[in-house]
Amino acid sequence: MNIKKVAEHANVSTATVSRLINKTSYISPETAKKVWSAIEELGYYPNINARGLASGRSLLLGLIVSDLVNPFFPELVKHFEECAVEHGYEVITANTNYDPARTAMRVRSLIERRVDGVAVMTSEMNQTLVDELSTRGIPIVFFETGEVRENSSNIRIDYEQGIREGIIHLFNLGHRRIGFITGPLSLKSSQMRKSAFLKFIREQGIIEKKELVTTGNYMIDGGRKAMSQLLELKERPTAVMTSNDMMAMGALQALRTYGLHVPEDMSLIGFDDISLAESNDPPLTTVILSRVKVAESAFESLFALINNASKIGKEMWIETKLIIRESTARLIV
Amino acid sequence: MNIKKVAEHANVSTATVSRLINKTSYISPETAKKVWSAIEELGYYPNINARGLASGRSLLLGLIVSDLVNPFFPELVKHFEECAVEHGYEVITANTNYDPARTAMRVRSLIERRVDGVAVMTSEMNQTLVDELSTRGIPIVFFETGEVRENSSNIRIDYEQGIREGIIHLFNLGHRRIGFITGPLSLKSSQMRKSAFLKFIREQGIIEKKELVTTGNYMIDGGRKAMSQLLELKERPTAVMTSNDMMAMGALQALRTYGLHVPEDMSLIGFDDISLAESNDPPLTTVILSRVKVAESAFESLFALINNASKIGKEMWIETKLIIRESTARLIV
DNA sequence: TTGTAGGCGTTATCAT
DNA sequence: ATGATAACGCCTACAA
Repeated sequence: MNIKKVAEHANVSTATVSRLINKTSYISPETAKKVWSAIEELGYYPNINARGLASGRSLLLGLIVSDLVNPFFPELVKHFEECAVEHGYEVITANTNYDPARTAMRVRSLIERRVDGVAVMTSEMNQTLVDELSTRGIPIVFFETGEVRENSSNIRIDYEQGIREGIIHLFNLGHRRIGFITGPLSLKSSQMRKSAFLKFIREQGIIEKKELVTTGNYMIDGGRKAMSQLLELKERPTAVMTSNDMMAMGALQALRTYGLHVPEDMSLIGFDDISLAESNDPPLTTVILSRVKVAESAFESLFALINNASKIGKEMWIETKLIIRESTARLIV
Repeated sequence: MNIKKVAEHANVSTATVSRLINKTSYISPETAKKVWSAIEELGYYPNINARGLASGRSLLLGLIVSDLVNPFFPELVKHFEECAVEHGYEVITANTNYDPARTAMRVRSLIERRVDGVAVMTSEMNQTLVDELSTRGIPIVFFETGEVRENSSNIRIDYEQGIREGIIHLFNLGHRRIGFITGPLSLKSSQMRKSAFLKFIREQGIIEKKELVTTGNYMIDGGRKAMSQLLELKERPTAVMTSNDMMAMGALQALRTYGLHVPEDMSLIGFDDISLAESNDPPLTTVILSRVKVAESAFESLFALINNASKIGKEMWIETKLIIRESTARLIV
């Protein structure tokens, strides 16, 4: 079944059918009707790949993520797909498993598919790969790790805002010994959260104590270990912020092991606001980093790069903000 | 950049280039070398969509899931993609959000992309949609909800095995009042788990008590509510099995609220073995339903349907089995 | 072993 | 308002 058969069936040319489907020029009501019913009768579905060949746009987008199983990503993928579909695009998700070789392979596939743009939501992209895309004029949007230039946009997270709110919240509750659990310090995002923490601790006039900042791995077990470490301190913190919710959940486990209750014995603030945060016990006070907004920004910037005359990318900031639930409480002295 | 330019650059015909790339016939070492270096120099990446047009196979697979954010799916998607990529396929994931209209739309898109096969890991597929695919000879593999026939395979889960093991495990630990939290009974998968539970309870000579079977929603809050209900019973169960791990996590919350400890005061068994089960506190005894195997079976059956002479599908059974961690213990009398 | 050329299903440019 | 037809990039008989 193809456009030609439809055309024959309706006694028109393929051009007419094409024009009708794509609303690319006026078609008289009578012929339109003829053609539509031919399409209906024959169960004709246009071949998008062929269309892409002819038109030069595949209506395909690549989405590169490092680990779909990390709760941060599914929501991102979901919303990115939603935006894409809404605008007639289809998305091919590439999971890199943090593996540069695999990443290279997947990027190559995306190029071979002639994707119209790619969202790089991972940091395993070396410059060579980026160049492969750039050379071919394929628009890219990065998450944190990119730069703004031709065919390249970048999404930035305003970590400071949410972390500042968190610290002020704790401060107002009377906490002065505040611990922090970072992510792997090899990641830029970990570093940024950590510096934000230190910055606002100082802003509140709290003296920074090295031992109160400990390192995790963005996973539950890392949070558990890091919190255990903090609990072994001679002077325990009375509140702890973590770099992501998964580690906060792990921290909670460590606290339970020590027979401590949240928020009575210790206040705890997460980061990300993954869906588990709300249904956690206790519901986690955390910093919202909206994946919906990240996904929307990513799509929209690609869409702009693809369709606008201006090929110059832009920088987009995503706000973060504190959401107070039940894992934080006034310090009892 | 296209095959023609490569051909010119290497002083050969496009046919030779094509044959070399696709290893579709012997090429003399000298020409091969010439062509490869031309490809290298020009940075040529074949256009897979054009290839699909010519060859009739898009090397594209559709994967339909109902909710990416449900922890069951990301792993499935991840492994399905892995299998696919390994065999030269690319996958388009379609998230239906449990919405039939959206499902219809996405299926249509997949057809327009001329996917070579589609894995339907959701139950929002009405017969019309299935027919649209069948009519076009597109192979399908279903998860639980399909039938075996031409171009259609089906994956079945052997719920009984794991649930039986769970019950025997509890029985051997001395438990006789065993509760069960089902999923929404509108879902076939919920019903099957429930009947398996009842069947093996009886097998152990335990008399079925209606009030010990309660209904949840496959989500954390549903597990919490269902467990609360069980805890309000005059005669509480001493052990509870849930239809999935998320509800087990919710159940755990309810137990904490009631000041009860797992496994000391109550044994708890989940289902699925999502990654959170292991890092749960306490690590959850649960029934493994391997998403890796589901993904592999789904891909392999599609691959077979696509490439084998026989177009007749098959039924594949996925085993389930108990994994004992720390949420179950001997009943203390 | 390699080349020629028609065809895959559309779109888009000229015509009419 | 519609039709003819040349691309689009590749594959694959058929020839040589």
